Amino acid sequence: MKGYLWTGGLEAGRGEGSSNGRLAPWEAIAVDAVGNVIEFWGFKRNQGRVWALLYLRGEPLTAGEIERELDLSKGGVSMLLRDLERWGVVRRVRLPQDSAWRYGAETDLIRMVSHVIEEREAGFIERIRADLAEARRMAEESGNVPREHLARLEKMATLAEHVERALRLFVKTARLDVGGILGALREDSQR
Amino acid sequence: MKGYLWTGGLEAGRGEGSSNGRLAPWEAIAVDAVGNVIEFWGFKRNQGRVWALLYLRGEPLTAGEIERELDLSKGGVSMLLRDLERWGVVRRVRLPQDSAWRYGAETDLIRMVSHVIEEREAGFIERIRADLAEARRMAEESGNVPREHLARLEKMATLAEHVERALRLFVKTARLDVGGILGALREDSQR
DNA sequence: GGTGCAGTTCACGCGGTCTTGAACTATATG
DNA sequence: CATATAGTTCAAGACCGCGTGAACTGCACC
Repeated sequence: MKGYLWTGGLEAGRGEGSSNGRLAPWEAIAVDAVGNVIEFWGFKRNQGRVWALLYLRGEPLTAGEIERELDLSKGGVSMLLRDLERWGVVRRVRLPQDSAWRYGAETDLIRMVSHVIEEREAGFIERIRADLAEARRMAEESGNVPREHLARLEKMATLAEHVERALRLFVKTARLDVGGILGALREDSQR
Repeated sequence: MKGYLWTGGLEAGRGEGSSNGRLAPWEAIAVDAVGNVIEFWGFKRNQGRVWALLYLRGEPLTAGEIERELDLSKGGVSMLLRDLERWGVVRRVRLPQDSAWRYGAETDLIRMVSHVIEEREAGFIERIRADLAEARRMAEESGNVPREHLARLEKMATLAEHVERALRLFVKTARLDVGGILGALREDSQR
């Protein structure tokens, strides 16, 4: 099911699912490794795989190529690319001689991660806070809530705030921290 | 489905799913809020809910009580408690007069998060690294891989390392950072 | 030993997410 | 304008994880 597959050889059987591109075994491994990380971070595995492929190849590929290399469906590739593009980690380019779009990897993966994490976080932690505030309001209004219970509720809210702060900080430092490497990633895409 | 429910009133209908404990509405909200965060962080929603309930109540509850308050199944509660206990965020105590175990909230939720994140991370990033190393080895062995491709692969590995480092750092600082609040959380459970 | 309750384990079902595949739109080419 | 190819959208289905509920274990008390 994975898509690890043979290294050389021509098409073995012509069963429909099988004939994929010629992803080298080492590419398959690297691509999947990235897929795993990315999935771990709450994205779709295949978003990571697509990006990794584009990055490793260095040059822009067409949707069709991606489809074959990673053995994904047309529709799937379309959606994945749209996501990646929206997040700014993949750029769509039109080669003059070619009639189809091509997609190239942008190097700041971090942008994607921080971007989306921030976003999710914003909408999310915000809601949590609202909920906790609401709970507090209700508890206070209802009157018959023991004081220490209330106190604990408040502390919970405080905790949430601190965690939030820590998270923001993390995203920020991570961005800076990794900034250097990004430079490294980038430098040869130009050469 | 959620479990928000009525505030007063006796049992409305005796339909099987319905009769739960008397979770106050504000408790329900707070509990769910925690559940959401925790879920967001990659744990199970109900793990967060259980912990929150125990924390808010201040005193240890029995599994049966938890079951009723949060409207969960016996088996579910058992498993959830086991997880929480293993992570050190819930403590099992036996009151002398009581025949059943009771479960109390430990205040360092952070311990749970950092602990488990570290753990997951350890097993996880470790594997990623291994995979990338493997890919690199294969690529080098196979010989016919363009040099820049190899270079990109290496940079990817570097990136992974840095991200890993950033994560570790985050966990560490978060722990310190929140340490203060933990003190706050703790202080009244003693009084 | 028997009864009853607390707690554990696990196969199954439900719900949600991701992917597929086909219908559809858009764009180029003869 | 007809045809082919690239790209998008979406309903249906595959897949996966969680919680349930029932069978089971363990323990206490009679």
